[in-house]
Amino acid sequence: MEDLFKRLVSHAKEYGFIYPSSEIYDGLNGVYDYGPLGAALKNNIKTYWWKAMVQMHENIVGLDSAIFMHPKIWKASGHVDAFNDPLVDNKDSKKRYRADVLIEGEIDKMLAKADKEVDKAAKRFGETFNAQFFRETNPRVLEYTQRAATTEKRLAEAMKAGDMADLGAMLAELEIADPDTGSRNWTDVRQFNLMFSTQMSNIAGDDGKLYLRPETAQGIFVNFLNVQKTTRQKLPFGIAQIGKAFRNEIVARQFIFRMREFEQMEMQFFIRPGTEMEWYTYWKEKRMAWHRAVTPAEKLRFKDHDNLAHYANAAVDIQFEFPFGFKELEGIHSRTDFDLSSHQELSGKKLQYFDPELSENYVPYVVETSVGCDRMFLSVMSNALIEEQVPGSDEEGNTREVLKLHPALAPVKCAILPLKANNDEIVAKAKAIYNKLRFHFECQYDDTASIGKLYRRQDAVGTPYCITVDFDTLENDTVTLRERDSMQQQRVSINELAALIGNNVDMAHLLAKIY
RNA sequence: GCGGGCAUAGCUCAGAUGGUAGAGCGUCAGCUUCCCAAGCUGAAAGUCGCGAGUUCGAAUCUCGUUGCCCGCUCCA
Repeated sequence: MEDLFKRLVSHAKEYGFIYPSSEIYDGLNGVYDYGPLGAALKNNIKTYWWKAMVQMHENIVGLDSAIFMHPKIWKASGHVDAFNDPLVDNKDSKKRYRADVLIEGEIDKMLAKADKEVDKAAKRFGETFNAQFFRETNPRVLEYTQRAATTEKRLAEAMKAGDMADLGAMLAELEIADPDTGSRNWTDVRQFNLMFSTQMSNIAGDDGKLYLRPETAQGIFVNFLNVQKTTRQKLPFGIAQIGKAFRNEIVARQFIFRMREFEQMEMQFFIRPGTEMEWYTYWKEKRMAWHRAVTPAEKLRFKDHDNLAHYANAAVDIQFEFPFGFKELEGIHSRTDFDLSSHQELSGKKLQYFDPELSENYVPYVVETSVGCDRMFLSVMSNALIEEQVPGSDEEGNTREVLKLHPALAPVKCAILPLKANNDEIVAKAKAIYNKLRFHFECQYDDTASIGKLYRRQDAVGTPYCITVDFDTLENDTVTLRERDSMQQQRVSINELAALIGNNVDMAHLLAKIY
């Protein structure tokens, strides 16, 4: 398993699918570049998704919103508050905590001590006890409550100012220990924010602060009314978008599986409230069918979320069995009206739909499907890379590396190869065929090695078809057409090539499996 | 972020005890070859991740740093 992963990473680099970013400067942690073949494969994946979602649904339309958005959007979406954590590690237990949570816990302890004093006094004084008076006058209780109040105030100020040093100082002064082990050996408190920020204009200060979007979804939500009105869509309808998103993950790991810069393929489906489970089920099935059209069913599974995010009332992942285990590939969420309502509130603009059937206005509910494009790329690659005994050969050790990509996703559809590179007529004929076929799909011409080696090269990058031009071609205008996986050949007339290959590499077959 | 491991040619890796680098595959040029790698001749390619230090001398020893892998943690 691990071995496959290692092979995949080096294969991806060796054949120009994926390179480590900034490699000549020692790399950049968790960032990768797509090489020529990688870019082609990724584009094909995006096309497959776009066609399945937009082209195949008359009620789904596309969008390409900007990465920069008004900072209030991330306030409304909950990202500013939910992902702005002061983190601290305990050096002994190796456990990580939120510093504010630890301090709040300490405040609770102080208040609990005060309550205990009050309880003790109540028992002592019996029915004549005036609890409020006791709280206001008893020195011990006052000490506890005042300390709690001071701490709370200081915590609030430090959090507001983002003063990590003071949070650290508080941990020390209050002698707060690791709840698990009692150790007080803390690292510095560090602010962790999921979102990258940058500056718009050359004016410094908070006013120009912008975030790089941590999800593409919000670009869809804030354009909901624009799109609905300009496309005359009626509910239910969807908006699809492919684009980069950025998350400052604590650790970026596992090759392109978790990157800080990544690409999402998202669709938000707007529906009448109360119909969300129906659509949630619909999209669950549709999205799984999309995956199964290119990936064996046994490598895919659903995984329900145990903990729902702040915006969702149902959520499921489609997981793929990566070389390092079953991991999330796509998420399907019932997002309720959380986002639209939140934007409506913060922007003061109505984000409602008039339902002619019900004769009423409402904020639509949303079901989201969101695939990681890079994860899809990784799943497709790890599923395709195979080292096998050459079919039809029983010679020991005669193996080949072959990328069994679906023909519709393969970066190169067809290679045109002359059987003999030193025969001018054959070479000229092969080049003529190449020049003809390149109008129809991605082709490569190669005559720099023996025919067997040329086949292997194409196998390694997943080219589904190889055309070989031989002496018979010069006589009767036919060539051999070799299929990658079976390595079987058939004699085909040159005139038929474009249609025959084109038909097999077309996305129509894939789409037909889903719809 | 912590702990462990690793870093030598495009890829996979050799290079006890310090004496300034090799192989296989791949690539390129030519020969050969009428359908599936490993035939012949030749060639290019590495400041041994980077930076300090020890030493007459460091791929090799020490420290630091960066990147990758694994575990923990984290993961709208």
